[in-house]
Amino acid sequence: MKPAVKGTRNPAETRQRLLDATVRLVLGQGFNATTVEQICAEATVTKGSFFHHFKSKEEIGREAVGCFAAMGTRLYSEARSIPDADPLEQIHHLFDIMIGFTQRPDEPCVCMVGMMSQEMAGTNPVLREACSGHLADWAEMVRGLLADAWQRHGAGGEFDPARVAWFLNSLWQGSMLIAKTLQDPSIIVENLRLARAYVDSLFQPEFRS
Amino acid sequence: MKPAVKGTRNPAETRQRLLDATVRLVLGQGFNATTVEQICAEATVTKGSFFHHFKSKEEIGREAVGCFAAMGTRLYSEARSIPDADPLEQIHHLFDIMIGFTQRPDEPCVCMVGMMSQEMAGTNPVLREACSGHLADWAEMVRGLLADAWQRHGAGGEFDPARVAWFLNSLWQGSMLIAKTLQDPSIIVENLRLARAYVDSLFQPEFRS
DNA sequence: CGGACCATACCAACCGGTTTGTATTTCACC
DNA sequence: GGTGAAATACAAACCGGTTGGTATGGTCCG
Repeated sequence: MKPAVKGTRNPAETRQRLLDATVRLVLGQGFNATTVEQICAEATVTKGSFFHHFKSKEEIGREAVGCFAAMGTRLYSEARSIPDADPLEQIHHLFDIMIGFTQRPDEPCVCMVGMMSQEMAGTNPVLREACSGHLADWAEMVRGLLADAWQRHGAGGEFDPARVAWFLNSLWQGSMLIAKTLQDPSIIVENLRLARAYVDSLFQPEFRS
Repeated sequence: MKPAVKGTRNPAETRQRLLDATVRLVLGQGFNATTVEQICAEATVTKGSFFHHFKSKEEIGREAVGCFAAMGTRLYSEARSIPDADPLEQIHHLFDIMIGFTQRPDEPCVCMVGMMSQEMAGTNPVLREACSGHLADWAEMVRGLLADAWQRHGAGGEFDPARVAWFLNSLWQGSMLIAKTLQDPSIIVENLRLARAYVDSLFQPEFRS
């Protein structure tokens, strides 16, 4: 396999350029509103090449949302990266990561999985199932964190880690949706603060000063 | 104004049929995927008539989402309809109403405002602002409920009614999104139960049995 | 009869996808 | 190690179908 430095004829990189372009465009204008030709222009690739790498728009949509989801999963696992840390502290770290994601400069805080779900879930079973799987992956990671923390601090208040994970996941998706619509990302940060306090309260039994 | 029973020549009803058809179709497949011809077919109206009543697809979209939002507002105000009731009880009533909305038979629990926001907020300022206004209206109603309840039960824990209102609004939108994607409405009900317990906790100071 | 209402035919632009053709790698085989 | 053919990667023109929107003419009612 050659070093493949030349600009021309680098299939893997061309493919990735198409995927990146798709993610970028869909985040900005949704899936239906994004045309194959726009993707090609953004990736500086012709339509012939596009359909050489992907057999349909649906296929690149499925793979692109997979790329985005993998990026999200990397963020989630970063929260677990602190070796042997208190799981509750890892949860706090996760909230910090999410706030950081919200406050990236020049990058709107939007989720491709949420956008594609909202747009395609009703009509395209393939894309719906892909999104469903990614959401489940994320919820599972949060559930794991909560379950570990619950095992460590077996707080008085009983709660179901899975349900709380879906609760937080829903809140996160809804926050991004509303922040985008109001064009005010501060709502996400406020919601995350409230959510953090809520999670903390789950681990604090009734007794308190 | 005639009784307007005849099938032909009833402009107000024709107009409403178009709006209803638009709401129904957009709820099922989103705005971009809904064509003007589909709307006409669903309302048994020809395209000529359509463009007589609405000057563009965007316009009927804006008005249709307004219809949907008005329906939502009616649900919210139903929570306040109990005369002179404890505002905290009205909040509980609101949760019941939302659970009822979730469990309507044969009707998927989806929100046209959320769907249009997700799809159009990035590209269409007119529709974005319309959705933004409807979300703000809803949040304001919830804020009013919370503020009243806070005044009545001035619970120990301080909280900002507006922020909690947006928190609940975000959770609601995200719950519908995720339930649709997973094809499992029970997630909404679970989230509402957790949210209800959370709101209750806001009004219960630390002392407790 | 005049304007609001509705129906038909039509259009230019666009979209996802195909066809066809060309350039570049890859690699079996000598 | 060279070489030629097959496989791969890219390009451009094109196509059938669809879309939002229009032009125009008929119809109903005050």
